[in-house]
Amino acid sequence: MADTRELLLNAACQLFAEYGFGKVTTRMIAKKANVNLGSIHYYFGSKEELYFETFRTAINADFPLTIEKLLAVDPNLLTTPEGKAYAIQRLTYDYYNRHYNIPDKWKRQLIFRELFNPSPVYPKLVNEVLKLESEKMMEFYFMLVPNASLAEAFVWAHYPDTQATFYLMAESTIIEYLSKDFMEELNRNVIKNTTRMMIMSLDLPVPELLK
Amino acid sequence: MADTRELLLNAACQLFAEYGFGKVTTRMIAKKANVNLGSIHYYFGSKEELYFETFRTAINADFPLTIEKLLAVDPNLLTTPEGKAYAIQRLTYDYYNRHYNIPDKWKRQLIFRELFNPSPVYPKLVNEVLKLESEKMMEFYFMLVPNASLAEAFVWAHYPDTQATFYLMAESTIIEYLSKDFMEELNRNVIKNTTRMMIMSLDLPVPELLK
DNA sequence: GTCTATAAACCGATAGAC
DNA sequence: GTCTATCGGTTTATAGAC
Repeated sequence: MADTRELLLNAACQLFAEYGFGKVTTRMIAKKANVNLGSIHYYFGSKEELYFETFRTAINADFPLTIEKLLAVDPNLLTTPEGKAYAIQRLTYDYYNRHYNIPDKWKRQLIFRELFNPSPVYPKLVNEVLKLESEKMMEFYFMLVPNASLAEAFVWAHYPDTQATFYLMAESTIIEYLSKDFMEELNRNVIKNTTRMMIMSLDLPVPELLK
Repeated sequence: MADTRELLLNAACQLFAEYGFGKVTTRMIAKKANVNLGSIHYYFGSKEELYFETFRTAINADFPLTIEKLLAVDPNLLTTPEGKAYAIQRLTYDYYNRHYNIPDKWKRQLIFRELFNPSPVYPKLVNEVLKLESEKMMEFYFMLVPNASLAEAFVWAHYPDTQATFYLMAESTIIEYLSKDFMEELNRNVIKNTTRMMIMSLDLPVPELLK
């Protein structure tokens, strides 16, 4: 088969995202991909290099929407309370649509797993992805609240992350102990609620659709 | 030594909370406890049974403050907006003081790790701890918003968990990439911010101390 | 109860036939 | 490129001396 490499990579992405690096064995990957165990080392050299490769795939997703892009379209966006609220809504929904509620959600699961259980890929992940996203969102907060403290900006900027982490990682549990339908209802609620709280905490007007 | 068992259990609690079941070896535990490797099987039978035992320790912590206890002291607490806000503040601060910011924080780390990476102890944990805490907090929400949806109550009730999870699990990273002082400032901010958002989302008056 | 030595299982990695 | 068989290492668990 020509795409053995691809089969292995797909299997690895799913397994690493679901169980983490330590709990996944090369034999599990080979079995799920329906290819021979030796192929892992033939194509990737080692289990660790295969893990690096799954990370490259997850990381190379498009960078989230930034406030700069919104300001390029409408430079006066942040001059009114309604505009500020709208900007928060756009950025937060983009974040969730990109990472949380789509077939690509394994990418964020992989990243969160790594955040909580660092492996050798960790510094790369922090420096090339997490730091940039974090700084962008904090910059935005400082546009809205110029004389805020760093800790205040950090907490606000990571608010979508805290919610997404919890519900992404606990998803299988919630589905098992409650139901899949309830999980989907939860997802819609989380996105709306997160956005509303981020807007309310700045004393900005909450758009009708978020009430 | 008479308390070999205790030494092993303490070492295991810390290690399992920090690295998770899979990454901790019996040799690490024995070394940290300064006892012989064989003692683990002498006292606990197996690595898995020792893990179960650490969970029993973590779970048997006092149950969080409930709204019933607050109402027992002041039955009229929820009749005014200020009283409602005060109740939220008390329950949230109790949650954080109990699980997040004290020497016992390994207990919650252990529980969150299990939530994200279920092992055979999982059903016991869910049924004996998480479900009860969750239901208690949701009941409280329904007292405040009688005709709310289940998903709405769930999201609100788990709001402190989402924040605590993220910052507990990412703590070592934040300390490494930023600083320990900043982490402590973050902790104070998270508690205050969480409480304020929970109050604001119900359109209740925010106490002066939380502004 | 404590310790050493070792069994039994599993893992990642590799050699070599095809 | 694919496959089998196996190496070398680590793990949990145990047997048996003290």
